[in-house]
Amino acid sequence: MAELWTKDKEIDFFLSSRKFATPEQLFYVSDDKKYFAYWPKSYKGSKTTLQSRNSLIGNFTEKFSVDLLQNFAKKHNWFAVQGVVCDEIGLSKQSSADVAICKTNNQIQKPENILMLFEVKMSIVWNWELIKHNDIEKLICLGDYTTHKGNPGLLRSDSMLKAIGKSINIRVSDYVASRIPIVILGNTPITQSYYKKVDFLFSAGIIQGFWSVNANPLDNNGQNIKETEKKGFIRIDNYSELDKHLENLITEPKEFFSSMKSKKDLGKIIEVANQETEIEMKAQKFLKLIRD
DNA sequence: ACGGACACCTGGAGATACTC
DNA sequence: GAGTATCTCCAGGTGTCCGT
Repeated sequence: MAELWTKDKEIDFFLSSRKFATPEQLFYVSDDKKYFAYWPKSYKGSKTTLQSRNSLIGNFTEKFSVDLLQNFAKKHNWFAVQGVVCDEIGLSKQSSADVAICKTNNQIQKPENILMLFEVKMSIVWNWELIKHNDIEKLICLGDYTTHKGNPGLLRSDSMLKAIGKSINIRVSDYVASRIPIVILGNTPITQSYYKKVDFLFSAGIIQGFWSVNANPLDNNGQNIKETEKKGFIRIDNYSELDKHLENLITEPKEFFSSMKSKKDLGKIIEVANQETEIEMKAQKFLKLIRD
């Protein structure tokens, strides 16, 4: 059974990355030669700026997300695929989908074989110190994200904006993308200033959810948001909860639509669409007219 | 204290230039 | 021509500064 994001995953990231990366590529080195994942809030010494870890953690969290979604995919005879390219819906080689659930196990995909898209925005959440003890390296957790200077994952406004921008880019690429759900996967809560926005994005159908797969982002039972009012953001606390939300996304095919029309024009469209006999044909006609 | 804007650097991919 | 070196562009996450 795949596991959600925990401290163990972060230990796993650092220890497995140590097989090919130096401590200096993974940690900040303090004045007194300690190795930190982030600068502790209390640290007053001179600081360096680490860049070499960025793409490593990006790749690790995307792989983690593939593993997390693979059970669900397999259950339906689908595949969780990393780095999916589909030019028709704005997923170029340069800006591929972090993870997608597809009918085939290929990175190059046709729109009709893509069932869901996931944008992964995850960070190292806790602070860690690397300690060498008799040639064995150990990681000591120094505290949660309130104790270090970093602002991980979806707590950063620009990370939120990047995720939103990428989703809009897909929505405006082609109508064939209209039926594909888009979910942002994170491992932190979001800030209060985005509560209303994620609910609006959710209600408007642009993004089908911001999901944090970190059940306990704060130590000592620290309070953090479980979900926003309309569930645009949800914290997922165990695998079955994740599975349930994934199933909900595919129970009935849905269509994204949007427009800017006068009430007069909209009324006419509804009137014409209503002349169809079957209920789904009415919808089909409505979508066609609104997109013309 | 916080959010937004911008800077930072690295590695990979693709394009272009150079060498034989 | 093929093979290799160099350049250009981009996204990854995180640090920092400024204005409120």
